[in-house]
Amino acid sequence: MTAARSSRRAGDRPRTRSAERRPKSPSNGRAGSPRPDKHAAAATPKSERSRDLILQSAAQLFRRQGFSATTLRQIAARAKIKAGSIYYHFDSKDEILDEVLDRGLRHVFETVKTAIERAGKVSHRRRVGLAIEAHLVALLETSDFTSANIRIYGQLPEHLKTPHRPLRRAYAEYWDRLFLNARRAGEIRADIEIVPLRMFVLGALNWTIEWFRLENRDAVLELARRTEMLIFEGVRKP
Amino acid sequence: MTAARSSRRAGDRPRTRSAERRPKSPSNGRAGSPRPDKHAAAATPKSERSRDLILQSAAQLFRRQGFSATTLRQIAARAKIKAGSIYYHFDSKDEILDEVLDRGLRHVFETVKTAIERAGKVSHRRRVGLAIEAHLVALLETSDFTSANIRIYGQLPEHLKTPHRPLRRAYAEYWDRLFLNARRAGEIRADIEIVPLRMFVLGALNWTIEWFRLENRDAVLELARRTEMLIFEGVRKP
Amino acid sequence: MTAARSSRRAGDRPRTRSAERRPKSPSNGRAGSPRPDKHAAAATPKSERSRDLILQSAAQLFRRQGFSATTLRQIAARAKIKAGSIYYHFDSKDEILDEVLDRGLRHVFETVKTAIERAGKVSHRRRVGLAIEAHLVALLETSDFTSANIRIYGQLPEHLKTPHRPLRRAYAEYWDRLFLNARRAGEIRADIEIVPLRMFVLGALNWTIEWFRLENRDAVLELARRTEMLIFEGVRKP
Amino acid sequence: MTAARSSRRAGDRPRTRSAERRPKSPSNGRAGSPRPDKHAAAATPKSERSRDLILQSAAQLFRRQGFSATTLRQIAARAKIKAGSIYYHFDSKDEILDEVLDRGLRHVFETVKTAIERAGKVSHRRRVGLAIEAHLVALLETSDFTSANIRIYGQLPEHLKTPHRPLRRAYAEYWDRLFLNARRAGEIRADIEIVPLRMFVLGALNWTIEWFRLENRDAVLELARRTEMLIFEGVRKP
DNA sequence: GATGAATGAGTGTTCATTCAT
DNA sequence: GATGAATGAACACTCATTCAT
Repeated sequence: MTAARSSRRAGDRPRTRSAERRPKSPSNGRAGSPRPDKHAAAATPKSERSRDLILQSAAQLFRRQGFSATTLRQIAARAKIKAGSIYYHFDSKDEILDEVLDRGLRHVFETVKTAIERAGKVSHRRRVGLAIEAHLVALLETSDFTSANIRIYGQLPEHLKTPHRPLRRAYAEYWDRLFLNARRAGEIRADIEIVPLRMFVLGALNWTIEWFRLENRDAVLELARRTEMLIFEGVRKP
Repeated sequence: MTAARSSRRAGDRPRTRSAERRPKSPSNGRAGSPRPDKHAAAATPKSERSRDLILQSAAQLFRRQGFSATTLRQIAARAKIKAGSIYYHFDSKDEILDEVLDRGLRHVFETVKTAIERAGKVSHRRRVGLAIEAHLVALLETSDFTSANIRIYGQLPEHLKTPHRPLRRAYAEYWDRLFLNARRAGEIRADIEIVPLRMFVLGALNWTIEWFRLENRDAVLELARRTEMLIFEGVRKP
Repeated sequence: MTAARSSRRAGDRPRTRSAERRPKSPSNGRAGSPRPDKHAAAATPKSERSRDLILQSAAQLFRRQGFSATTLRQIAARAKIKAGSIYYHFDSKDEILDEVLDRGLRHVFETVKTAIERAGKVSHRRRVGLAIEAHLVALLETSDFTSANIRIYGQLPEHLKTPHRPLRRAYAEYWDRLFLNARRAGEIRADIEIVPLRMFVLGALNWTIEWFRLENRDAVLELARRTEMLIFEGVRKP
Repeated sequence: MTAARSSRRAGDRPRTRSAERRPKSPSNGRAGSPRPDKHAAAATPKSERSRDLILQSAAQLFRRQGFSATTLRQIAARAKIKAGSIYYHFDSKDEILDEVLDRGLRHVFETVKTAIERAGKVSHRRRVGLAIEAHLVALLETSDFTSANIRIYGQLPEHLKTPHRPLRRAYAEYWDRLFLNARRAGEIRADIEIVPLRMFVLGALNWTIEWFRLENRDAVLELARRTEMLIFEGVRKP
């Protein structure tokens, strides 16, 4: 995430009222960061746990039913609180959406980058393969935020999409660089254009939310392997 | 459509009220059928034109905003009538959705089949290529119904999806047969499994709704050509 | 009203949505205007009668309890409709307030001006006396709109007051001219300043809402007579 | 206040709960009473200071926006505490209102009486003049409680007004006696009825809250002088 | 065939109030 | 003494739906 956008969220949209209420947003920009507390005791304060529960519940429902079909009362029920209580933690339904989207995209981005950085010196094909795998894992296995984001973003009204454009673009560019480097290195054919390729690949990956049902531990890895193969080798019998 | 499913829609779900009032649904299962009117005069009766306008409006809005974010008043406004008038033609918002979904899927299916049937004796790769092109044309160029269907289906509650399962399955099987035949004929590698392949391909095609903006006449054909190439050849430098 | 402000209301504030809904506001700027219909038949259309009933109900409740203590459900109950139905006629509670305030001020203004214009050539004291009487009649006898306006205006948030400033100023200036002319004519002492005088007089008049309870036909006229006397003669024994 | 009502407030309405918790209300009926603390040290205990701050904040907001438009959170914010903390000092929003109203009326009453008692042997006109001045000073200069009371009392629901009736009546009677004595002494014309006169005068005074903005030290005194003149002399050129 | 007017259930949101800490 | 977190009732407002005209 480093370059992409180091932090948003902290009061960057106009807050009309009730700044007095609500605790600080604990989202400190690093999704996978370790305990921010010095001493692991007192762990997560109650407030933060509630907040997270609400977001988690919202993400699941948004993903399943979409944003507008999801009721605050549904979110509350799933978080085992009452609808009104949500407003102790968030100013509006839109704000919940906002954070769900943000966490979702940060999560895939982080996951993909980490996977590639950890890999060290490997072939470009391997790098793309790792990205495919990481993207699918984030989408299908580890994060309701990511799958909610991918699934509902397109149908959102403009004003809800706007704040997320920069990070989306950054993620797209990250993939583009991946492909570009592979092409430069001769691991991808020279006649292939990067942007359509990225659209094609991410499309195939993202659409898995519509049909893939996680069954066993390795299902996603198997899917990733298969997908990478299709992308690189194509289906034609040589 | 012939084989797929010759007709549905006509009162296959319980109709609580007013079955007498409203005119029969003119969707008689055969899209291209000739005038059902006894005397060919009066072309399309006013009623049917209104009905179509409503459906068209609904499809556009569903596609853009999703089902639950779309209000009957928006649909009515776009069809230049008042919200109450919709109920002369439909029993409920769900019924509109139902027909939008149905027309949408029928349209791609029809388009794809027609394209392939017209082609006559060609290679299997060519057949798949034609299917890709036809699917993309239906999705991106000719039908708001198709794009609405593809885009919103996944987030619909179960009871709204149920009636559309058979036709969806039929369409999927149509593609499977296409790929199967190609594999049998040795135009697709033997180690490739059909179902994941179909998911991969249709995923890549369907996701185009999320980003493709129609600009010029041939844009879709160009996209189709590129996609076919990626699918068959892969990206690897040979 | 002629000079003061000939018309407002007709879509002069941004209407975010639902312009499609709701019938045109029938307030055509002239409060006491005769039937606007050509033929008295069909009299007031249903819509306009409902609208008026809502406004009337709102005015009474605003006057008694203030704006923010008055519920849309209370207004609806008094108008014998359901709360949701209000939105067929108005876009928001604020819009109702807006029209209540407007009608209220227009009504006193109209009443006072008419009384004076009708009087023709009379002494300035008589003119002031007629204005006092007319103001009190409007306030205490003929219009819940006027009493609501006078009573709640001061506690309203700024943005709800703003649109009514011009007409309020015009009314104040009308009184000022009345006093000014009387002073010029030597019917009021030369050392008396107009603005504080107007404040004093209108204050004494407006405060009557707080205690005056209409009992018999002539109570208001009697009150007016007494008030005029106090203002002109003072209480000192000569 | 002596005769009027020596004390109320202390548990004269049913107290459902927590009568034990909270500290006794320090309002012991005598505004200017000496420290009730045994040992004069510790001056005002923290509790009492918070209580006063809350009341002061409430008074200002009630006056500006009315009772029902004012939220406990606004009051708390202004008193620099959190909303929940208010309940350590008060049982309900109504109880705050109750004490604001009480302090407000006591304050004018006290102020007016003190002014007149201090004056000693003076003319009745002078006494009325002093009352006018004192009333205006309390209203416009020294007490948000008084202005809040005057401004919001009329719109309150019956059950909130009831407990304040006796003191209000006592204050009205105090003014009546002032005027009555003046009339007996021949300083006010014999044909003037006391009650309407009091209404007229207090109306003119009270309405000043609606427009008077304190600018310089003597503005209120100047206003008082002018008002007295208008009341006694009237506007007519002799 | 279509509309104007209304309804009732539900939505996001607010707010006085509670209470464990 | 005060707060953080929550609650439940109510609020303004929306929307699919109804139905007389």
